[in-house]
Order: sequence, then C-alpha cells, then structure tokens
Amino acid sequence: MNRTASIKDVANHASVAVGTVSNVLNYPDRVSQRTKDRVLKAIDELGFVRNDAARQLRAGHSRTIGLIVLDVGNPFFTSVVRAAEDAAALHGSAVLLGDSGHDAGREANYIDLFQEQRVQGLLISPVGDVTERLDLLRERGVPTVLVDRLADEAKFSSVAVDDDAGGYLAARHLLDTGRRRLAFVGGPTSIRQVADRLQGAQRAVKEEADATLEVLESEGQTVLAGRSVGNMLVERGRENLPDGIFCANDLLALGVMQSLTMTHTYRIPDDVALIGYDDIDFAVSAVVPLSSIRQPTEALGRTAIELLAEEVESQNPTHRAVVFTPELVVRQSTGTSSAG
Amino acid sequence: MNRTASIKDVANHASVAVGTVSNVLNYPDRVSQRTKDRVLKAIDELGFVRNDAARQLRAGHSRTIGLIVLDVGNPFFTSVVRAAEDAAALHGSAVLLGDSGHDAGREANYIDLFQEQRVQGLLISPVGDVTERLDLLRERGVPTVLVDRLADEAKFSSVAVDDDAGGYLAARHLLDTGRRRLAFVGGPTSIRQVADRLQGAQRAVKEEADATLEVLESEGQTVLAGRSVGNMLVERGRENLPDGIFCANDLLALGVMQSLTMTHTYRIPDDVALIGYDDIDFAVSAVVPLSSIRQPTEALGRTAIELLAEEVESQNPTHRAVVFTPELVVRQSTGTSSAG
DNA sequence: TCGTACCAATGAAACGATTCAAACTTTGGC
DNA sequence: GCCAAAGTTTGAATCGTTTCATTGGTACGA
Repeated sequence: MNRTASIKDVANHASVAVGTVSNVLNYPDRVSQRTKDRVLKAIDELGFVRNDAARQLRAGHSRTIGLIVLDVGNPFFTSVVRAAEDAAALHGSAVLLGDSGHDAGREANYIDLFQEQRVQGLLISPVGDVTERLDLLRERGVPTVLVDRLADEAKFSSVAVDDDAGGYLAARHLLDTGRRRLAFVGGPTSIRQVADRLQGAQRAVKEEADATLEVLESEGQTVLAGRSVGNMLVERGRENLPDGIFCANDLLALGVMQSLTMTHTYRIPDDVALIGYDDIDFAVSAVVPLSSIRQPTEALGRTAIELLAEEVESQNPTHRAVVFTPELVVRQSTGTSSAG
Repeated sequence: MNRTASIKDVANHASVAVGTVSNVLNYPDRVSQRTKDRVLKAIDELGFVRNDAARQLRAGHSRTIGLIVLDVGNPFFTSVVRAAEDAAALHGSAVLLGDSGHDAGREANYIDLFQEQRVQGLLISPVGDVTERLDLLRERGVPTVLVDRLADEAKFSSVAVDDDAGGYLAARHLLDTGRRRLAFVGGPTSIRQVADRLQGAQRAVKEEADATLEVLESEGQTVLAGRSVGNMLVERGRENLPDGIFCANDLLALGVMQSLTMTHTYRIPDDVALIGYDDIDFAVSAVVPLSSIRQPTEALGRTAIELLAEEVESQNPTHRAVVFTPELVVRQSTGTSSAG
C-alpha cells in the first residue's frame, strides 16, 4: 500500500458519491442503513483514516484545544491536564499539550504553533507578564482562558485557586487545634502565591486575641530550604519554638520535618504541629504523614474547558473569573497532641 | 476584524501573486529584497498567520511528531519529553504530547488522533502489549519508535535503558565499598524492570566469592512499601541486618531509609549502605542524600527523535535498537563508613 | 393518475496553502 | 542594440475534506 486511502477511494470502492461517505462519517442519520454498511465496509477494507487537515480546512475550525502549562512535571499541572483532557473529550475535542517550562521563548513557540494549527481555543498558565501577546491572541479571535492566574475580566476568562483562603484554612486549623504561637515558612514573598497564603494566615491569626504569627522567610520552596529553616528553629531551643508551623508548600514542610525529627529533639505533632500546602504524593508517605491544603485541580481543569467552550460557542465576549477554594486535608502532623 | 487573513489577502495587500507570498515564507532566497519587504510588511499589517491545515494538506506531510507516554507526572518521562521537544525543534518539528496514563483506551484515542493529524511519526511508550495496533501503524506507513521498550528489530526502532547493567552497577558499587551481605528490595518481579535490575545485581554478586544477595520482595514500588520492608528489617535485629541494600527504585529506598533512621537504631551508611534507582529529585534532599542510578533520559529522548528522523527520511525500513547504559550517582547513603 | 412530501444520494464548489511550468525582467557580453 | 542566461514573478492546478443545492426515487392521499 503506497498512499493512504482518501474519501474518494472509499467512495469508488463502495460505489457511492464522496458526499455520501462524508455523511456516513459526520451525519450517520442522513444515510440509509444499507449504504452505511457498504461504506463502513469499504472504510475498513481500505484502512481509511480521515485527514484532519482537509477536514479542518474546509470546516474552518479544528477539534483541538491548546493547553500550555508551566511545568508538566509539577503534580498540580499534571492533574489539571488530566482533568482538562477528560472534559475536552466529552466535548469531542482533543487537547494538545505544551510545556513552557517557565520559559517565555518556549511559550511563544507553542502559542505560534497552536495558532497555525487553528486550535479552537487556548488554555494557558502564562509565564510572567504576557499581556501583550495575549492581547494579540484576543484580537486574532482565539478564545483564551487563563489557568491559575486571575485576569482582567474585561478581557479574559480565568480559573484560579484562592490562596488567601488556603492560607486562612491552614492557620485556622492550627488555631482550632489549640496552637497559639504560629510560624509561617515561605519565600520569597514576592511570589504572589506565597504572599497570598501568608496574608490568609495573618487574617486567621487576627481572629484570636492571644495568637501570634511569626514569618520565617525561606530561600526558595525546596526541601533543602525547609531544612535550613528547621535547623535554625532547632538551634533556637525549646522555649522559642512555635507550637504550629504553616509552610507555603509541602516541600518546605518536609524539609522542616526532617530537621525537627532527625535530631529527635522534638516530636510532631506533640511539640509542634506542621501543615504544608499542595498535598503532593509525598505528603501522605512522610515519616509523620503531613497535613496539607489540597487544591481542586480536577475542578480547575474541567472548568477551564467549560469556560472555553462558552467562549467558543457564544459570539459576544462575556468573560468570567472562577475562583476555587482549596480544601484542608488533616493527617497526623497536626493531630491533637496524642502523646498526652 | 472578522476572519483571519489568508495568503490571498496578503498577496492583494502587497500587490503580488499568491505564489510569491508562499515563496517569501518557504524559499526567501528566491524572492528579491524589495518584494520580500513589501510582503513581510503586509503580513505584519494584516496579522497573517499561516494556516497549517492548508499547508499540510497540500504538502502532504505535517511538521508534528506524536509522543505518547505512560505518565507525564513521572519525572523519567518528563525528562524524556523535554529532550524530545528540544531535539525535534532542531529538525523544525513540534511535538504533540499525549499521556496515556497506563490506559489502553486513552492510548488508542491518541493513536487515532495522531493518525488523523498525519503526524510525521510516532514515539510511544506503549501500554502493555499493543503489537497488533502497532503493526497496523506500520502498515499504514506511520514511522514509529518505541521508547523504553525493546522491539523486534525487524519491525521497529527502539530506545531503551539497560536495566540489567543498572542493577549490576548498583550492586558492584556496594561491593566495591566493602559490603558483602547485600539485599535487593523490589517487587513484584513480574515487572520486567524489576526482574532485570535484580538479575544485574545477582551477576555482580556472583563475582565475589564471599558475597551474598538476599531478595526482599516488596508490595509495589512506593515509599510505604519500602517502609514496611524497612520495619521488617529493624525487627530482625542487628545481627541479621544486611550491610548493603539495593532498592529497585528511589521511592522504596526512601521508605527503607525512613524506617531505619526513624527509630535511630541504625545509621546510614555506617551500619548499612543504601542505594536506589532513578535518581528522582527527592534523592538529593533525603535525610541522608541517597545514592542512585541515573537513567540517561535526555539521551533517550534525543535519540528517539533521531531514529524517527532516520525512518522518515530514508525509504527502506532499516530499524535500530539503541540501548543506553545508566550511570551511578554516589551520595552520602553509600559513603565509605565515615563515623569510623 | 397526478401532485406533494419526504428521504437518499449526488457531485461541484470551496477552504488556504504549495508547486511548478511559463512568462516576464534584468544583466552582461559582444 | 541584440541575445542568451540568470533571476523574479505569476497564477492555475492540486491536496482531501465538507457543504449544499439539486436530482432521483418512493409513498401516500386526493
């Protein structure tokens, strides 16, 4: 077999017109059972596969949606992607995935590629400030939904998670379990997520007259950064130790946990309660299973697709910004002091 | 602006023929500087973006390569993807990424989608046994390279990593640092990777007359599975403890490490050396930085693209199977007994 | 028997690029 | 000033679908 079969080959083989073959594929109800059978048989025998380029060219629109994330390795995005794919499948669309890796150049490449492919629309978790590029997309009429980033509602729809609420949730949980001398670990605070989570925590702490919140700025958001903050706490000694620690993400929390438990100086949660953020897979299998704040990633992905579908279907551009509230996951690291 | 500009609009706007616009885009050398400038200006003013569907339809082939992996969340695949994207970019192609999530249905959907898109070729890390489906692809003339899976060289090219060599490397390292009573942790051994790594380890142990290798089968490849094996070891007591442990992956090793160090009964590497496999990000930030076997994921991704390019360019199907040897990464967990 | 619906099937036109033979223009040698 | 060669530009044909006005056939009621 030399060339892949075309719809014309199928038509000849089944002794029908090309339009009929097309109808079998797109509007089966318009075709009688008898000819439908013949055509399907011919398709099977010739191994015909629809040429999407031709279909798209004629139909004027594709069946694909572009999705550009900052890092496919990040479980947060992995989960969003999975949900988006499933939701898109329900709409009969497929997702083309691009990984910008926080690199503006790669992101630009993907935007160009997806434009050339004439995707139905674009879901993007943008690198830094790309207002100009996104404005261009808007002018070109490519419906776009921002993921994990709030947008000017006059211009774009967006889905995001309320980090302030997440911070509040974490701190409130520590307070509810009787902790009063809290510490926040995270940094740099120039990162919006970190700042918002801190702000939420502060809001919760203000509700309790006798509660305090100390901010321990970390150098980055890694296990090692967490461990060095933890080591510092160990050195400060027992009387200066907070009784509840909220870390801006789980990696930091795992690092802090390593420092505090490695030396066997302190016990979690008896001496100090610990809560992280993101609920990564490792949280549950830490030495002391880690309480955390879980982001509704499936809902994010699903809703992003739905917002995009809205934009695609309706002509007049009414944008919506959907904000989700994260969820508290309680594990042993913030259990009520069990040692008694 | 209603409709996106076509090449014809550009031609009108610049007062040239459509063929000239096409030449500007594809063969700039054939066009004089003067008209090139005029055309580029028109392209800019109209915001023209090439319609890839039309180009592909006429040109007969696309500029995209399909890549289907088992799990984008797995750092192994993330790294392969990244390398493949970069290598493809050098060839002027873009990678469309599909995540089968170990699900044959999703995999089939992506294969269909990519066929309809008429990708240049397919890189796939297949779910289970898909010989039939892949044979179909071969008949249809879609060049295919298997990733992380050896293939019948008469049919497909493939890239893979030599797990036997990796197992040998790990065990040999333990032996070289003076350990003699080794243990292998992993399971189920029905997984090819696990079996091969074990086999390699056994080969190394046979080289030393006084060395032994005990197999501790785990239930899965998770931190928790590792921890339960570790707890079992702790209970066995010091005299029955191996002095070197090789885990089939890093998660298991981290679990074993938790058990052994949590109780402060044993010290790593003084009482027992520990080495994992995969060199995940967490390995370096474990309580005791974990030695591991690193797979050459970048080389895998790059080579897969190159093999595919070979198949696309040459007509006669000569397939190659490229096998890479993994690399030993020494960290503290197998350091020579420093406590002395 | 005729007229009217209705249902199926037809096939030419269109989508927007690339390709390529042909037409046109410029250059340089004599 | 003429001619050939080299360099540019042209525009019709083509890729494989979808779309849709039109045709052919059948059934039913008058």
